Amino acid sequence: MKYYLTTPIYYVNAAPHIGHAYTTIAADTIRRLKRMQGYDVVLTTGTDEHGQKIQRAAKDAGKTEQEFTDIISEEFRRQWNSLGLGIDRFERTTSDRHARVVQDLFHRCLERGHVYKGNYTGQYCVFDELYVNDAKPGDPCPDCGRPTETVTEENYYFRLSSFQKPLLDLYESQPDFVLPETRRNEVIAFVKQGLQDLSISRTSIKWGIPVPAEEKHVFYVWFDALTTYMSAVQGEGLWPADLHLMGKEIVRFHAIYWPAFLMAADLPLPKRIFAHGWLLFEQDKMSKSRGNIVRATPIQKVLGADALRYFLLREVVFGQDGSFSYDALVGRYNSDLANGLGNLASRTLTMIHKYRDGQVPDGPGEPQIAQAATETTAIALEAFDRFEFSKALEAVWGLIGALDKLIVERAPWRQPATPEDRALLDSTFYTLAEALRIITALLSPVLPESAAKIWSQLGFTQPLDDVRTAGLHWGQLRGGQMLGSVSGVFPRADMKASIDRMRQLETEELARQQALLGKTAPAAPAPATGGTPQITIDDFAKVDLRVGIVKDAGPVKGADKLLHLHVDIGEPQPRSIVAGIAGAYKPEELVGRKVVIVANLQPRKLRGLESQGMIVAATAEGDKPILVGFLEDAPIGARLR
RNA sequence: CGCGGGGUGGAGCAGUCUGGUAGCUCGUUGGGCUCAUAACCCAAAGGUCGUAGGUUCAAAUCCUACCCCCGCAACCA
Repeated sequence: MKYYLTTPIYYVNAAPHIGHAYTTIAADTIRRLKRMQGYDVVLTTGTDEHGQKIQRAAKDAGKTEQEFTDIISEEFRRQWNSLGLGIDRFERTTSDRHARVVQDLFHRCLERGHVYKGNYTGQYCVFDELYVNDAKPGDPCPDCGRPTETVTEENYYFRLSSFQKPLLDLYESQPDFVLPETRRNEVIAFVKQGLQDLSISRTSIKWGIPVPAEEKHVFYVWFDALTTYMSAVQGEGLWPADLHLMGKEIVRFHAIYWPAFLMAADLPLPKRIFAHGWLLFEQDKMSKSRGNIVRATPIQKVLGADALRYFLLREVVFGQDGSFSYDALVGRYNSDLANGLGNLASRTLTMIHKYRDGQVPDGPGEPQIAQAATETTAIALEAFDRFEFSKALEAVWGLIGALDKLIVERAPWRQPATPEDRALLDSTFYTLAEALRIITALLSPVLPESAAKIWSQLGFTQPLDDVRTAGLHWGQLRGGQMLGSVSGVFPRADMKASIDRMRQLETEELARQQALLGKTAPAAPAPATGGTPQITIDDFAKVDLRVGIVKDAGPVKGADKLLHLHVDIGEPQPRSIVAGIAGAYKPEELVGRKVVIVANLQPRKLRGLESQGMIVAATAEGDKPILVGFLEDAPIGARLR
């Protein structure tokens, strides 16, 4: 029986971080689980390498697109290797094979009448070479401020609109097509709103897969990217996929576009789409601009890859958002891995060495523990099957607790007074060893590296990877087995020292990745002073700063950050100014207040209101603006210099 | 009425779909033990389950209204 699963293919405009690792580690865990259940498993991941952003990033890095994507793609591949993830196929969207599969998919859609040629009209910034979404004719580019142009471009369109009914039928007839349920509901709600046809080609981009017989057209993102799941296993009889795993931000594409494309092409649909939540960094979303992205490598170097895997799968309910923090990571590591599993293994193995010369006594062991182990195995396997990793792990740790308790009750360190006492200890040791064997096997999908260590310390020579679920039944450990030598698997970590070390490595790793991307700018934002380029007095003179008084102020409809003010700066008419200060000031506090505005800034419409200037304010923590004011009275209209 | 997530002992969470003694981990306090990685075991303290109504024999759980927090989107010129 085959089981084919995928992670998303990652966009190479950024180097891999813990978010990418999260998805891929989860996929690797599922891969190992399915393998334990006897499936022939194939896991695909890869890199998405086309598009405008890559063209741009490559140019910024001073490289050709091919050189640039080669480097970043390799970085992803190396990352998964070093984390020990079992990647079976690594597909790049720039491969020839992939291009052929995409073109074939297009053909099939075209032949069946689901693709047509049309025109896309939008506001285009020539300088940035980007379409500006939702901009109206005449609006400036949000990035560079230059005026946008109305551009019409020939595009191929996919008739997504005609798939509303088939898609809704799909979600209806296969309730577990999209999981978890909350995502399914979102998808259904979205599709019910109606679907617009989708532009699937561009003539404004060059870096992409050419549309057959249409030299100037190149396929646009999703039509290209999603198809990787097929091209990676082209000709292997593995399609359709059993599982697409991804973060919740891209469910829409996987649950709507992708099945629609496949229906249009008359190809089999994937069996299931599962979206996990986001990893927040101590409450905040991780983002490049906040500079709070964490990478996997520093954690791996300090605590080991298994510690990261365990933390991600135990701490976060799979499917929901979860938060990452170094404190929680080291806390989990110490309490669960070092004190829990590691310590149990250590005391069990040491005692058998010490009191039985390293030889496991004969079974069958303690019935109540045997039963607990059987129940735990059932609960854990069932939870694993539903991707409820944290629940499965919690169950296993319940069994670990029961064993710690058994040790204290039996107190093997006391000299047995009678043969009965000695027999009881024999039974205790067998129980501990056998339970540890089962625990180790059960945990191996999550903790492959450390489980293998404990496995060999238990004296097994057969690889742990070969164990199947049938091997999890109680009583398969044979008495007389000689243990291997004992060594600690999870040494306790010093909270402060290990966090410091991880932070330091994080900085180094970030710098290394930045260099790969061709960016010299370090992670740390430039210091407040000296970070910006020097300007001349003439440059400064170009800025016309004026003192004004707020005549009136009020909210802006449909905007919660904006206030609409009229400010008198001594001109015949007060200036209409829209300012993003609603979070910090109430309109009534502003009326009559003296403020400083930039008077010669190009006017700009915000939420339909013209803003003829900008209020000067200090930006404090949390983005709260603080308006400039004067200690003495400053006359209206006075210029600042 | 833009979309979504959430409010449960000091901290982080589960439980809510399928009402019935409020549970887990960490932390705190006291005790035990020495095989083990200053670990492990036992016990205790600590919760108006956001607010107000309603349904019910019974509500963290179902219904209604409201309050607060956090993302996304839109607008911080």
